[in-house]
Amino acid sequence: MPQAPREGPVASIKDVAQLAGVSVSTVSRVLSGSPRVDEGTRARVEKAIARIDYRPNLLARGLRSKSGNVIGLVVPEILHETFAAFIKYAERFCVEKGYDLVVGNTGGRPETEGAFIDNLLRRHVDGIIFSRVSDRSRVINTVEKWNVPAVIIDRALDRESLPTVVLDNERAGVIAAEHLVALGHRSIGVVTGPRDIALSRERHRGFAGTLRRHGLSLPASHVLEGDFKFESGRAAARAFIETGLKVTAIWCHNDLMAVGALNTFVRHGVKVPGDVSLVGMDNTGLSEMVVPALSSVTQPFEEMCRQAVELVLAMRHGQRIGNRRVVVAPGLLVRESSAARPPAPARRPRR
Amino acid sequence: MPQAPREGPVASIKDVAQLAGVSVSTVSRVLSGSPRVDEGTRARVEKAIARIDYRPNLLARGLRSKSGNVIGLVVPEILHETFAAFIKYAERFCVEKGYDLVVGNTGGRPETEGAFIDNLLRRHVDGIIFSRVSDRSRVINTVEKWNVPAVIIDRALDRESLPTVVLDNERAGVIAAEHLVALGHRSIGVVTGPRDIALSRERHRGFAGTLRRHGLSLPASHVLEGDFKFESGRAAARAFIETGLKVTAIWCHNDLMAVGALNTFVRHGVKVPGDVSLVGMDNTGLSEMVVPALSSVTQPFEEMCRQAVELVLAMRHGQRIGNRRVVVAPGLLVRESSAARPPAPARRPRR
DNA sequence: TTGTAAGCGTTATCAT
DNA sequence: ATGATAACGCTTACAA
Repeated sequence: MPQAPREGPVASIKDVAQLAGVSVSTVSRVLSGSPRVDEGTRARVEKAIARIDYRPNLLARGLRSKSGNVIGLVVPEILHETFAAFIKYAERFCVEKGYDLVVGNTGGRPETEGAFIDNLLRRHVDGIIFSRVSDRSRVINTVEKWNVPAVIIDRALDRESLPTVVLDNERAGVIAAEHLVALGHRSIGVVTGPRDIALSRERHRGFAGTLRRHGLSLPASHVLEGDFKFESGRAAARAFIETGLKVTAIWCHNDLMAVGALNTFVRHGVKVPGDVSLVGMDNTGLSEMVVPALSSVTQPFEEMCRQAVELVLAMRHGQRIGNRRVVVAPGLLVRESSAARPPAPARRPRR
Repeated sequence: MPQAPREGPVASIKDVAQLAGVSVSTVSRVLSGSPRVDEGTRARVEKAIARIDYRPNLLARGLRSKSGNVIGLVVPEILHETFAAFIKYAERFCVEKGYDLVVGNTGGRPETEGAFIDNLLRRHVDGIIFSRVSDRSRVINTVEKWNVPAVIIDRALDRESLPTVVLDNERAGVIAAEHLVALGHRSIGVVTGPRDIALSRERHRGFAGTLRRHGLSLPASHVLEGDFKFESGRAAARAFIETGLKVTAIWCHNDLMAVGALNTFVRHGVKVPGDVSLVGMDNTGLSEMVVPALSSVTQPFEEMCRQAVELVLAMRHGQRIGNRRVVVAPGLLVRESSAARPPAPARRPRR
């Protein structure tokens, strides 16, 4: 007659052993799929496991094997769509590999970051994925001192001592510039991310270089520095307008700033793309919500997370990764906000 | 002379004991702040702890005390801003209380949800916060069977057997309706969430009831069902337009759908708020990015998370909570998308 | 193929 | 006030 599932105390490996009439080591062997176990025994053990709904205790297992079965993810701000994307995809691949994901929101504060890493260390974290690090040396020191697998995603520094997964940011700049140039634009502006972030400089290098290669100049007054937030996009657009809107196209280093710029343009009656073409970056959900829908340089978030998780686990399993750089490719999604340059009435009369 | 920090093996309580010349029990007592320890000894132990940079192992501690020092958060989709907000604030309050946050993205799939909970159980999770339960009985059964503290946030059912933290959704409907009525609107529409989600029904009850109380009718053709996603907002606006746009104001059960509706209206030359006023719900970041900025019924995400974490920890510490319902209040943020009803030309000639 | 036993780092009980 | 020791649940030599 079927016995009601046990109440209260959770079943342990001992209970399984007892029920199956074997020793705990045999149960452990079955659990780990060891070949050195009789098929009959294995069946009995498995039945016992199912019978009492046994699940190995991860704390005990981790204590013994020095692996907490977790991966940590450090982000500066969960409410930015790009970081939310990192959480989403990192979680997916972690779970796929049998790990749980612990997330830490640092707000860019080094102390918060430090405390979070500390906690991870205490639970024998199997790997940490950093997306943007506030204080480089500090993180790297901690990570190296404790010898925990770690990778940097998205925001890499110029000369990194940790493995990184990054977009080919220079190429992103090239793509944006080529697109705008192909559309016939000759006076082009850009709203960059903070200059002290390497990827901003790389994107800009690709962008400016491409313009130059096409014989186009990029005066300092056409490159505005933003901070990746909505407001700075608005401010940049305002600045462009106040100086007489000398550009017919603008690339923003992320969608959020592009949407900010669009906002200001719409409010000032500047037509997009009629008067000025606008291209964003990241291809976040936002880009198809606004009118006109935003053209955007894409960043393969999912792929980046897959690589990051794989890298960190490879390190965990002893592979020497060094400071390998995994570079993923940007793309281009043309929507409505970028179009051919309106013909200059004087110099190019229609037909 | 200062000794270099130890390499490789992490310091354990034993190392501290040895260095301080005491037993492990004494160190443990110092750690737990027991009063039964000599001040001199305490000082020596603390010095030793600092000296070798010792941090208690959470796995060992958890194994012993049956508390993994983690809280689990289950969400259906990380890339929805409201759920990202839950993650952000839940993380904040967890960390504040000394717990780590493990997040699980279920995509609404019961199996994924089940597997995630299973994993949490195996690490002696201290509490689980569910936002939206895909398959009611299953979660509740698991949670009750293993007697793990759990609370439901946001998406609660009518008669819940678990404690819940919810918005006063009926009141949200009242607020939206009162706002629109006060603006002079008399023909009003609504885009609801899925009818099989309790909060949609509650919001609608408050909304419809308020309209009725003001002597306004709400014909079935004016209430459209959405699914909380952008596209359904677009579809709803299209439907309103196709039937002749008989309404002068619309409330959407979330910002995403409102932005979708706005998108369609803008594309069809329908002026917002000139021709139709639009009010969203949740007051997400989106609402101030669009033009016109979206008026929205607010939901205090941070407060809700604070309550959820507190509840779950109270349960963890033995308090009997039963199926208590913590209800938080919605508010109203008027921006640009809602304005006074344009005077009907025929019936109310200007001046 | 299977079992015995040690040990992972803590906490808690019981002595001293 | 402090120390020895068992126990938490698991893995893994080492024996049988």
